[in-house]
Amino acid sequence: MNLPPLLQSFVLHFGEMGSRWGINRTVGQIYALLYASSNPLCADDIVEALSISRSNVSMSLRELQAWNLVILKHIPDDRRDYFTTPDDVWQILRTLAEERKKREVDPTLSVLRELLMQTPGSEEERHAQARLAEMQTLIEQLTKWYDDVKHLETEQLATLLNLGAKVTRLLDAKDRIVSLGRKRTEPKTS
Amino acid sequence: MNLPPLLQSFVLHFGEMGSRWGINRTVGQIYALLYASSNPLCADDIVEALSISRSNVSMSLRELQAWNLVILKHIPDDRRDYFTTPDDVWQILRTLAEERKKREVDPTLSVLRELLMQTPGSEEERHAQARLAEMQTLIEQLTKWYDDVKHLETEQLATLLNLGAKVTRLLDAKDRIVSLGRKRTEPKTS
DNA sequence: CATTGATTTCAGTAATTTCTGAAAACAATG
DNA sequence: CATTGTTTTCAGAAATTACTGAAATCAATG
Repeated sequence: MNLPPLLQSFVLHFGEMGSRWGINRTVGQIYALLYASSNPLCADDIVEALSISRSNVSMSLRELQAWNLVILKHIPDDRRDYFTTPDDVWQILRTLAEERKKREVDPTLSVLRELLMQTPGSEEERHAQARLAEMQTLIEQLTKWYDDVKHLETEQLATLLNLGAKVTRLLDAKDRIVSLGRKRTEPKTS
Repeated sequence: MNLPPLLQSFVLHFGEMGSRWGINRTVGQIYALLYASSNPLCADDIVEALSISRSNVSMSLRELQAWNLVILKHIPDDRRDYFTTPDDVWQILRTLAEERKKREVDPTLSVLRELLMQTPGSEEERHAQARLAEMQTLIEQLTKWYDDVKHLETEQLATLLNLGAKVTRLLDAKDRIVSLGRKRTEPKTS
């Protein structure tokens, strides 16, 4: 591997992190390299930069394409494929979220739905179903939120983030006012 | 493996999913089993239920404990350790988020910070740093939001989720009103 | 349609991760 | 402090995953 030290550290870190993220080392390294490079790279550039086999690069690029994480570019009078990542980090985040949901959440949700259709054959199964139902409800709430939020423009998304928990403080205030209004007729509930 | 069919399907699914989630099959299966069982299980119960070696169970339980995903219980007049998962799925979600952040985000953030302290030695490095800075900014925004939101009570969290993108629609309305107020003096910007 | 340059596939190998059984460590009890 | 029941450790075996090099495929060009 023959890269400027800073880039090398970054690439190596992404490689190590790869396993924790469910992608393999090479895929992580290639992604990091493409992300931080100022211009698109072709497969041979990557072979050289990371000292790995041509076929490994081919496989890993295919994997990255399956994740929609790289963009294919062409350079005039050059038949080779060149690759980059999107410029906009927010767009990258969106893609990542979408793909992880597809791979890591959706299959579970569909298994849960299927298992909850079945008629429990014992007390043990009845309890298990109740637990699965709790899990299903949670996941559905989360994905509903996600579906709602994913269409937002970057700027709005940033606003939402900055707002954070403040939103609920606002709602709390509203609730207090409402319950204050009720107090006259309905005394303390709990 | 000798479990009621429903439970078995669930356990097997979590096992398969495990690899995508960066945990291994056995750990996933044990977690699923504990999650869906109506009472705490001891190591030998798990050995029997999943037909795996005692030592594998020991290692995997240790892993789950490191993730704070299981609760240790004791049963009167029984020296063995029994395990369950927390009842509250929201609490489980919180733990999961916290642990994943610790393992998957924080290390990257600290590498980014370190690399951004360095003085770039070339144009290539300068560009790389600019990219890393973009990534850092994004991650910091996300973790800031997370730190803000993680303290919320379950009910408030649910409210926040249900609100979803509506929050920004509210803010948009406000913006429109504000810009309407400005229109008289400042004509179209773009 | 042969040539050249590029990419992909795939069988075999290497590396890594997971799992096991045997032994060690631990802890409660008489 | 020996006994019994329990958990942990760890070296090696098994399984899985990643990587390579050689051959096959593909696609543009004269």
